[in-house]
Amino acid sequence: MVVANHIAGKIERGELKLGQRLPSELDLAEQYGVARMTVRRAMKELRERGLIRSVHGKGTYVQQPDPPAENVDR
Amino acid sequence: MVVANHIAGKIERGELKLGQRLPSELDLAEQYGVARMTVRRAMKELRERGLIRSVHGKGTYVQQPDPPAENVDR
Amino acid sequence: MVVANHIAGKIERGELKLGQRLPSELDLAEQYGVARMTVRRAMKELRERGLIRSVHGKGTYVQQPDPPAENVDR
Amino acid sequence: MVVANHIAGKIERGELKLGQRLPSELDLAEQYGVARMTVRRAMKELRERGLIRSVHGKGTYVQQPDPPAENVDR
DNA sequence: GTGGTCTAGACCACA
DNA sequence: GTGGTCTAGACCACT
Repeated sequence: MVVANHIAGKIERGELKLGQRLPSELDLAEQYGVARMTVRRAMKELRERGLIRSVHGKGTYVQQPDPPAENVDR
Repeated sequence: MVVANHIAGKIERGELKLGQRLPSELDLAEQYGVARMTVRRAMKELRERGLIRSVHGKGTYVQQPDPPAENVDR
Repeated sequence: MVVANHIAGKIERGELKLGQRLPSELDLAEQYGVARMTVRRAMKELRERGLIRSVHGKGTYVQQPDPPAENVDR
Repeated sequence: MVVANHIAGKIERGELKLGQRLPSELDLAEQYGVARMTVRRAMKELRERGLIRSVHGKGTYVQQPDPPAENVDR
């Protein structure tokens, strides 16, 4: 999960800001020198961690920097 | 094919009647919250199923409520 | 041909530069307060005068400022 | 439908043989100088004509050189 | 002002 | 790395 962690780090350090669009999966694959599938697996990981949000046909966006937030309702 | 099936359902349930004009593709796109191209793919599907008929420059109309049905005997 | 002439003027005065993209036909129609058809007729006029070039699915672009140029070959 | 017809011609003239794999949609888009979506529309057309068969994740293949033909006797 | 075609480029699913 | 689906938005053709 080197790709996922690398991107997660960027988000947590604020290098990628909330709402910002990530490079496309193809671009990321090239940048990291890995296959598209590997990038997609990393994206899935980050999506499940709640760090990014993918929008079909548009792109994937940074969603939250870190804290679970626990805004249950209130 | 959620859009196509949703509209097909309306036609089959008689909520959209024979000869009735559907909203424009642009309106449908807004209503369903999708891009116009997605609506057009759905329209193509329905056209091929024989449920609607599109007239260039005019609109698209309900053509049949149900399949051929072939209830010949019985 | 008020729309065509207005845009032609802009091109000739250099307010619209070579290679620049014009607003979409829809936007132009709104800006001039006319129907889309009127804009399209104006675009056709300008295309025939060699002032603009339309690219399907992309946009229409300024092509030449004015002179017929007569670059026959040489 | 220039792309569809061009490829259909190749198939019918036997330049593309039964079972042969076509270039990828991306390659065809480059070869014909059109967008991939345009190639896909052409492929859909050819699929419906029964000339090709697309396999998700693998490629698209020539299926028949000619229509059913019905050369039963003779 | 509608449907028709196209661009450019994203994410998705499969093998 | 291919085909599959989608976005957003342009010009085209018709009525």
